[in-house]
Amino acid sequence: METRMTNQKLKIMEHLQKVRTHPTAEMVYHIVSKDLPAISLATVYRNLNLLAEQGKILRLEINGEYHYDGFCDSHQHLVCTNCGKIMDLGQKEISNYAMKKIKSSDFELKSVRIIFYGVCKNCKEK
Amino acid sequence: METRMTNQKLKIMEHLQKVRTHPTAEMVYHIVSKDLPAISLATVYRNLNLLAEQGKILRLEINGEYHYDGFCDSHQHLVCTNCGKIMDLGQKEISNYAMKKIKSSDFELKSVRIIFYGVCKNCKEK
DNA sequence: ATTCATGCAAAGGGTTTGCAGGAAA
DNA sequence: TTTCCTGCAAACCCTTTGCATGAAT
Repeated sequence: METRMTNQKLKIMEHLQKVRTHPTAEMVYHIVSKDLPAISLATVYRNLNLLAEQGKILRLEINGEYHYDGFCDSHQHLVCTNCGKIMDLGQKEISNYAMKKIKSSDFELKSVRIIFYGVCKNCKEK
Repeated sequence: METRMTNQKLKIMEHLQKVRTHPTAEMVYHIVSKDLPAISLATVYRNLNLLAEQGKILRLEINGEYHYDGFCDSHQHLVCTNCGKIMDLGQKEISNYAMKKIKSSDFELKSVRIIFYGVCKNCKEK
């Protein structure tokens, strides 16, 4: 299930591995366009989906759109319900605990997604 | 933040409290239409959003669309990556553990959402 | 009587897809 | 050379919105 390497895919991958934000396809497109002015948004979408299927990046469903995350190690997300900001949380024990608890024979467990909702520091101060 | 009671809102609420599935707006519309043939999809959306804002139902983002859940007590979801089926999981300890672990002063924590991904029994057998 | 919710239809926004040309293997 | 990927534009789908009517308080 390996796919052909292209400049577009490479730049997209590199960008996601560089930042610790959780950009949408549009945001990735905007950034990668600086290096590859001719790239199209459709290509960005196709590559993001491809990479996600291959398990090389994560695709998160937050605030009604997809956000992509270049880091696949076990972590969680914090989402501000006021400004929409997404932050990382590195508490492996939480995910581990959850995964261990679910030992159902009826369900072949693959992964967990844990999202915390609340109000971020910035929004709280206002 | 109470809103006016209408027949439409009532039937939507009642339906969600009756089933343990996680219908989309479209599905709710389809069911509620049997009782209220004149109801519109827009009304269903408006009421579902209203109820979710008021904390009376949950709005889940799964498989690229919103699913609604009439049960707000602490629970988790299982999602089959093959057929898209959503199931409930009632392991309060998992959510409790997660919430307890996050005691950040920088973030005013409100809730957790925990989703397990994998392959359901039905899909596994094929 | 006033305010708010509804139905309808149209618009919106994010994501996917068909196709012909072009790049990777 | 063959296969796969790309760019472009159009299509898609879910969700939201504006407006005039009708229902709830």
